[in-house]
Amino acid sequence: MNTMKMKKIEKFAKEKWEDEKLSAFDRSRMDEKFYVMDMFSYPSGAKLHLGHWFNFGLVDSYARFKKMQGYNVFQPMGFDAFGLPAENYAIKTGTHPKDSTMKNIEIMRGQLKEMGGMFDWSNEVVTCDPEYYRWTQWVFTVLYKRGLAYKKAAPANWCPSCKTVLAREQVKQGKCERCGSEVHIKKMNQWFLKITDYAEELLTGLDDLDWPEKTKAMQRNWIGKSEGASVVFTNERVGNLEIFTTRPDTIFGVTYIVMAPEHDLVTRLVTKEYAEEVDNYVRRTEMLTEIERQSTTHEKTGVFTGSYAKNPVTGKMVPIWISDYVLESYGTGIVMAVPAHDDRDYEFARKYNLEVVPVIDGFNPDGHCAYTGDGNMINSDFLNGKSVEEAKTLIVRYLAEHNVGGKKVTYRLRDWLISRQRYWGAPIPIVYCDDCGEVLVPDEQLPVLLPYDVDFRPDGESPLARNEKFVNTICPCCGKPAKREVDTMDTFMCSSWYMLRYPDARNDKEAFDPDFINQMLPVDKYVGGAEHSCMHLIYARFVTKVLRDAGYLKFDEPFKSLVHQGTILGPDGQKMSKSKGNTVSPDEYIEKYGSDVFRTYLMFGFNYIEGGPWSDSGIEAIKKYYDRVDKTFDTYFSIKDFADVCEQPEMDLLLAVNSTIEKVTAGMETFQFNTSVARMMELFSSIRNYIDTGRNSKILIGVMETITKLMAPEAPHLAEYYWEKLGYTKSIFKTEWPKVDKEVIEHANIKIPVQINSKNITILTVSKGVGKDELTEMAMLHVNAKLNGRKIKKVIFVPDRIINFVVK
RNA sequence: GCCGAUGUGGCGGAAUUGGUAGACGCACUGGACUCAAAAUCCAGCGGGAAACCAUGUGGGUUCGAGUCCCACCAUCGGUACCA
Repeated sequence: MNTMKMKKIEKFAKEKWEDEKLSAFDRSRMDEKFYVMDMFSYPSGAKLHLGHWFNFGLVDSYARFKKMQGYNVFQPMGFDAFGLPAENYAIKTGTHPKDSTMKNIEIMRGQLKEMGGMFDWSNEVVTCDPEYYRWTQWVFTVLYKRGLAYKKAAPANWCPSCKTVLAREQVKQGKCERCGSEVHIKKMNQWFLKITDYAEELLTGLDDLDWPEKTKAMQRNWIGKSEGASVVFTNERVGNLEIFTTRPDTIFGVTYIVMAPEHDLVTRLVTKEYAEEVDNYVRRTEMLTEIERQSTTHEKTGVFTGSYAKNPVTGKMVPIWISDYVLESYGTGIVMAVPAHDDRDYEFARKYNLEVVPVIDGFNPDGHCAYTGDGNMINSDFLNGKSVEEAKTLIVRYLAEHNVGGKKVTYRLRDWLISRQRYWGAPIPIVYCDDCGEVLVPDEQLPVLLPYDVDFRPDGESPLARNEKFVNTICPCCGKPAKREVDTMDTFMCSSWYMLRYPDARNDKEAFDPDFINQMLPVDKYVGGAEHSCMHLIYARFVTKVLRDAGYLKFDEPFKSLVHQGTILGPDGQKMSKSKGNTVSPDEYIEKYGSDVFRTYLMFGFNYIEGGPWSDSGIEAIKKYYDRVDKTFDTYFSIKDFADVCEQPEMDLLLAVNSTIEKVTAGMETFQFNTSVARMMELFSSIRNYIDTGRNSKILIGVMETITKLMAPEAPHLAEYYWEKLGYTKSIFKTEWPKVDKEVIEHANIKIPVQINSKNITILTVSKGVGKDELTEMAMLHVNAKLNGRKIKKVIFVPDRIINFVVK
């Protein structure tokens, strides 16, 4: 098929879909709703790349398949339009982030239409549109009102030369990627969302989700629940020093405690004698990124503070150290060290010559390592002789009774830092008033508009702080002059609730109509990259749960079923990136082969879940395949008379058709698109062979209709064209997906291998469902010839699969 | 280091979930058509002369293992010294 014909067909099909409003969701058929959603794209590059195609194109095929199965499909599309790259691009080139973003969206929107996606554009979402971020701000207000938004000082990566906060992505080996200066940790007052309040539910909620097990495991690790105890040590100068431990049983073996260097109490604990050393160490730690501190190759270092803490159980005084291997953000930022029974503590104790006291039998003083196994307690007063488990229970009870600690659960999950000292994001709807303090902007005053005219070059503060018109406002509470919050929100905030906005995207009264949204969600199939396993997917779950508790939603989880598409790598097997120069643009392929050929190639050439390196060696074959399809249709259309016969060739053809329906359906359902395409190729080949033999039974008419439907998700434009040529006026996507004729399948002949001692001796062709006795009788003819006097000990028969004679 | 995933022909990848390993396709080889080439069509295509050997390596369970178990190796991803 030449390019001209192909383009004509694509145009024809797209017009037809437009006329028939194929992508429109029917609000009167809620029982059959099916919400298919792709992770929306970030319009940083000007054009759609291969990964977009792999995601959006193939999920569109899935959506079309679902539509043909009779579902009332809702497949929206949108753009995650705020974010750092647009701002960086602006700093570099002077192009305003809004201008470049809107331009990119315009182009990508056009390409998505070119793709032929059945996207409901009437519900498009663009997160940098005030009509959208107005409601992102509203989501913030809901969180705020529920006490889930708060401000606290938190460390940020700071480039002293660019005078700006850096994303971890912008820090390369401790240096700013733009200017190469050493990156420092700077504490800044920032907004947090209390996701940790939902840690337990975010964890248990995973159990019932139809998500890849791998993703669930990653989220479980991310949340990182650990059960243990808190123990309150005391220091005469600062009072209580609460620590968290998973090994309270080893309390009698504590020989020192360690604090995170950045811990607030450090300055108050350090004695004059050690002040300089501690100060140096703290400053050295500030130069390290969290990754460096946590690396195992990083040697354990620490400094004594000069102070001591009292063990609440033993009364013993132990030295207080600081070390960068303790993080302020986990637990309480203070650790009790038991070198005899913890590898890290042992290493540290050996290095600094600290005391080692074994409290579980099994520790070898000459072993040069900690003993972390089970055993009975020793050197532990009232715990002596107890097992580790018993000791844990007893000591937790003791701590609670004496009011110096008790059972405690800690999560690795940290509260969500949403403040960004950047321009290109949704402003945080807060006003600071001298009289009223921190005031939430009332709903009716939303959106807090992001001004266009802003100097977004970095110079030490949030760009919005330099826009007087923006900053100076009136307190919503008392009407006096006040100042606006100048930080903007993390873009993950925009994407944490977009699944709720999509179905009701043009609603200008509220973020969404709860009655409607409670029917539309959860999303039935969510598809996107595995890189979002932790952040985005947890944030969206969190926001959903908060909105549920606030009374807006009646469901617990936003995404019922999740699929991750694999990554298409560059031809060199490396991740595609502009810097590596291994990117592949889909455009030239679309131009040359058309969107259907390209789509089918992506379906056929890769395992969808795994992805793989790009190679175009097979794309020509897909073009040839559709050329053969086209010829087959031509031949079919040229047939004048159909005979009324149904003999063996017709039976064979019907069997091929029905088994293809079965397999293509299964493949589409499970995102195994490659096998669906393979089965289609086989069926077309069968049809061609049938027609070539000169037979033209009336059965062929139905066969051609069926195969056209089956090919519709894979090659939507072509299928629509053939469907019309077959004499139908209504879109093929409004017809029913073919059903398997079970009669045909059930009476098919199958091949069953006959084995002796698990080695094939022959293959029998029998009718499906053949019984053991009958098959044994047939097989014996072949088996007897090979027995050579051996005796049959056992016959293994798996229906429709195998018969195996175990002989001796 | 830890956690997770993956490992099948020259290549992309199949394998009904423990039952004929290599579907489908690429590349390649041979043939038909052609003055010739391209295109198209047909046939072959893991290794081996064969017995047999083959799913990263070595063991194990089983009548039977790509699939399950144990150990190891390699690659990729995530990443926490989690107290």
